[in-house]
Amino acid sequence: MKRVRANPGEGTRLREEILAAAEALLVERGSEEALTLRAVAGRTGVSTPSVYLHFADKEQLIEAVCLRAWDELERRMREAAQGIDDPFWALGRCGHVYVRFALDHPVQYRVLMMRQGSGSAATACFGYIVEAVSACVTSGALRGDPQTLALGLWSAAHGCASLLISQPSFPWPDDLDAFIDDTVWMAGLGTAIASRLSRRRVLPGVAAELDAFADRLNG
Amino acid sequence: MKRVRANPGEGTRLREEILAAAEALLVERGSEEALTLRAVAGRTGVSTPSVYLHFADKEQLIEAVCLRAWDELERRMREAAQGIDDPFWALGRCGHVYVRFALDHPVQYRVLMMRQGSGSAATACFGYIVEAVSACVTSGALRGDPQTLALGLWSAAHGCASLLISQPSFPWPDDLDAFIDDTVWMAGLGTAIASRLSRRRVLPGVAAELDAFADRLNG
DNA sequence: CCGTCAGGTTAACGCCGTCAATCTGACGAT
DNA sequence: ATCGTCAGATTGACGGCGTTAACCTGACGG
Repeated sequence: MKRVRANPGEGTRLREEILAAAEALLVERGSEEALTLRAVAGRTGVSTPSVYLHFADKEQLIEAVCLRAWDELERRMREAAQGIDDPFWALGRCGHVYVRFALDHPVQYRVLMMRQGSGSAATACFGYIVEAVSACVTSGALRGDPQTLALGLWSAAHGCASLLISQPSFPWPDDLDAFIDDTVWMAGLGTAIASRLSRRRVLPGVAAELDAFADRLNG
Repeated sequence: MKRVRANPGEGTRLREEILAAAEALLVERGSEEALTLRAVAGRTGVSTPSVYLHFADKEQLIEAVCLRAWDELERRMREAAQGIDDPFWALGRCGHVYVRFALDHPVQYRVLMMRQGSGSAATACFGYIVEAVSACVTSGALRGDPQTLALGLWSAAHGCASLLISQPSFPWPDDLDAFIDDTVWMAGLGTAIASRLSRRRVLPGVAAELDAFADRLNG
C-alpha cells in the first residue's frame, strides 16, 4: 500500500500513475461525477491533496485523461485514410473510424464532446477533417466551402456516436457497424448532392427522379 | 421572505413553485451540477429538505424540469408539420424545429439527451418521428424500415443540435438557420438516396453522375 | 555534517445531498 | 368550544466531496 517515494527529478512519475488510475476509475464508474479525487489518490497509493501537485483541479485531471484518448483518435483516422486513393471514400472511412472510436470510449467521448466549454480539444481533429474534405472538393466529389462542409459532416458523425452512447435504450439495429456505415454514407451522399443544389424545394416527381438516379448507380 | 403555508390539498402548489425556481436557476447557472437544492429551496422561500416532499432526489427534480421542455418540443413539431401536404417536406420542417428548439433550450436539451440512462424521455418523441417517416415511405420519398430510417434522421438532427450547443467555439456560419436547413436537407436527401442503393461503392464517374442529377433538379 | 528543497502528508474548511426527528396549525369529530 | 390528527414544513445533523494551508521528510550538493 505504501508507495516508495520518488526521487528528485521523478516528479512526472506520480503524474502518470494518477492519470492511469483516473482513467481506469473513470471507465469503471462510467461518469465523471462518480469519479472522486479521493478514490484516484487511494488507487494510486497516495494522499488526496497530492493530486494537486500535478493537476490544478479535478476538471483539469479529467480533461487530461480524455485528451489522451483524443490523440489516439486522430492517429487512427489518419491510419484509416492512408492508402485509400479516392478522397471521398477515405473520408467515409474516417467517419466510420470516428464513430467506432467514440463507441469504444464512451466516457471520454462524452466528457470531451458533450459538455460546454472544453472545445479546444476537438480543434486539432477538426483541422484534419477540413483537410480531408478539401481533398474531396479538389477531386470534384464535393462542392463549396470545406470548413462548412466539414461542420455538416462532422455533425452527422457526432450525432450518430452521441445518440448511440447516450440513448442505449433506443431500438438500434443489431448490426451496429452496418448502421454506422449507412449513416456515414447517408451524410456523404447527402452533402455531395445538397452542395450541388442551387435551392431547396420539393419537386412533384422527386421520388421518380431519385429512383432513376439510384437505378443508374445500382446498375 | 416568509411563505404563507399551504392549506391541506394544496400540496401541489409548492411542487409547481419548486419546479419554476429550479428551471430558472438551471438556465441561469447553465448546468445541472451548478444547480443546488439549497439554492432552489432558497428561491422558493422554503427550507431545503422541503424539496424532498415532492421529489425523491435532485436527479428527479432536474428530470422533471427538463421533461416540461420536452413536452413543448413535441407540441411544436406537430404544429410545424400541420398543414404541409408533402410528408417529406413536413419531415424537414420537423427537423428544423427540433434543432431550433434544442438551441433555444440548451441546458434542458443536454440534460435529456447527453446523459446516459434517462432515455425514456425521448421515446414518445421518437414515436412521432417514426410516424412522420412512415408517411414518407408511403408517399415513396423514402424506402426501408421506418424505425431504422428514423434513427438515422434523428441522429443527424441531434448531431447538429448537440454540436452547436456543446462546441460553440467552432467556426459556425453566421446564418445558423440556413446551416440547420442545409443539414436537415442533407440528411433527408442522403437518406432518400442511400435507402435506394443496393450496395455502397465509389463509382469512377460518381461526380459526373451527381452533377447530372443536380442539373436536372436545379433546372 | 548540514541546510535546502522537491515530494509528499495531516488537518481542517465550507459546501453539498440527504435523512431522522420534530414542530405547527387547519380541520373534522365530538 | 375543544381536542386529536395528520399533511405541510422545519431543525439539526451526518458523511462525503473538492480544495487549501501548514507541516513533515529524506536524498543530495556544498
